[in-house]
Amino acid sequence: MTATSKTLRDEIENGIVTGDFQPGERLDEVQLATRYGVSRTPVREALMQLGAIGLIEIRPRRGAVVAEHGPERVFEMFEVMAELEAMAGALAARRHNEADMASILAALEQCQNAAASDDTDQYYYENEIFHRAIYSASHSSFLEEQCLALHRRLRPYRRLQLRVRNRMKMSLSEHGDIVEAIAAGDAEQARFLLRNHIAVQGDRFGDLISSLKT
Amino acid sequence: MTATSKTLRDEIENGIVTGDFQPGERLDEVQLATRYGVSRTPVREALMQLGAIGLIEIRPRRGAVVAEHGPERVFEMFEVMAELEAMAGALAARRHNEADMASILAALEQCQNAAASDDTDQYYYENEIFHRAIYSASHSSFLEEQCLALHRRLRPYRRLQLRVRNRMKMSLSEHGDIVEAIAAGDAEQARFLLRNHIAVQGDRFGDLISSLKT
DNA sequence: GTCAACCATTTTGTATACAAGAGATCAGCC
DNA sequence: GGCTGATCTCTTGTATACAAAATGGTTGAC
Repeated sequence: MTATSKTLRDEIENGIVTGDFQPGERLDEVQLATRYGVSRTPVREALMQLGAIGLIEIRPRRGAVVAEHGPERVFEMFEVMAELEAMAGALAARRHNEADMASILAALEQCQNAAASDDTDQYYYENEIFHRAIYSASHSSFLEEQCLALHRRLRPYRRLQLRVRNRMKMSLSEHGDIVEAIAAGDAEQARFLLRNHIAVQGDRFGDLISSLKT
Repeated sequence: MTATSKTLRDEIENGIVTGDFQPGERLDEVQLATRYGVSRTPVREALMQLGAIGLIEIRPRRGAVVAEHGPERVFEMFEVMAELEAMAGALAARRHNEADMASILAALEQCQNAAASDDTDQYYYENEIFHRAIYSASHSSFLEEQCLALHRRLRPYRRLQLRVRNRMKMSLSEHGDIVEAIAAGDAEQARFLLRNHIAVQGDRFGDLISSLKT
C-alpha cells in the first residue's frame, strides 16, 4: 500500500483505530516507511505526533508501541471528558447565541434522523457534530480545543460504546434534555446532564470493560 | 551557547519561558541548530514537541512562531485549569489515603514556611508541589497527567500572578481551607474552593490583563 | 547444565544533502 | 505611478548515510 491523499499521520492513526495495528504492537520505523512508501524521517515525525496525543507510547531508544490502555485508564479518560463536556455545556447555556442554538438544534435533528433509520455509523457521525456544536457554543476556544483533542483520543472506545444495545436511543433522549437545558440557560442542569451523558457508570461500565476484553 | 545537559526541547522551552524568544517571534530552524550546536533534525523534533503542547505554533511550510496568547485566551486556559483542578480536588477528597494526606500536609507546611519568609520564588515552587500532591491524591493518573500538562503550559502566567500584592497570603489561606475540605472528605467543598482558587475572576482578572500588557 | 559475559545484529538517533513550495523582489504593463 | 506577474531566493520537508545504543544470541567457564 502506498500513501494516499491524507497525511501520513492520519494514515497511521487510522491504522491504529481500525485495529490494523494491535494495541501493544511494536511500530517499526523502517517497516512503516516501506509500507507507506516514504523515508524514515516523516514516519518519525508522524510517530512523535501520535505520541504527543497519547495514541502510541514512545520510549527513548526503545521504539514506539501502540498504547494499550487498561480498563481503568479508559475509565479515567471518560471521567475527565465528562467533566470537560459538562463545563462546555454549562458555558454554552450561559453564552450561546442564536447561531449556536441553530447549529445545536440542527445537529440534534440529524441525530434523530440517524436513530430513526437505526444507522449506528451515521448516528456516530452526527453525534460527533452535535457535541462539537456544544463545544463551539461555549465560546471558549481553548476549551473547545481541549474537548476536540480528548474526543479524538476517545474515538475508538466511543465507537464501541454505541454498539451496546439501546445505547443509541438512550443517547438520543439525553441529547434532547441537554438541548433543553442549554436553551433555557440552565448552566447547572446542562452540566449535570452532560456529565452523566458522557461518564461511564453503572451498567455502562461493565459494557465498556467487556468491549475492551474482545 | 552550546547544548547543556538538559534536552534540546527543555532548552528551547526555557528560552521561551524566560523571554529569550519573544511571543510572535519566528523560530528559524537553522539558527536554532547552530545556536545549540546540533543539526536541523533534532531541532525539528523539539519544535514539534513544543507545538504539540501549544507553546509554539507550527504552520505547514511556513515555520514556527512562539505562540502569543491574548488575554482572553489566557483567561480561558485558567478557566479550564480551574475546572480540572477542582475535579482533582473532589476526587482527592473521596479517594485520598494516609500517604496522600501526609504529602499534602507536608506541602502545605512548606508553603507556609515560604510565605513566612516572604520568598515569592520559593512559594511559587512549593505551591507547585502542593498542587501536584492534590493531583496525585485524585488517584486518576490520566487526570494527573492532564493537570500537569496544563499547569506546565500556564507556568509563565502563574508566576506573574504571584507577584501581585498580597496574592501569596491569600493563596496560602485558601490552601488551608482546601486541605481542610479534602481531609474532611467533602468533595463538593473541595471542588468549589479549588475552582475559586485557580480561576481568574474579579480583581484578579484586571491584575492578569495588566501583567500581560507589560 | 546453567549462568554470565561478550560480540553481533538490529534499531533508534543525528547529520547532511537534495527537492519543493512559499515569499520577496524586480520588471513590465496598464 | 501603481499593480500584476514571473523569477529568484530562502525556508521547510524528505531522503539517505552514518553513529550510537540496546537487545539477543552464542560461547565459554564454573
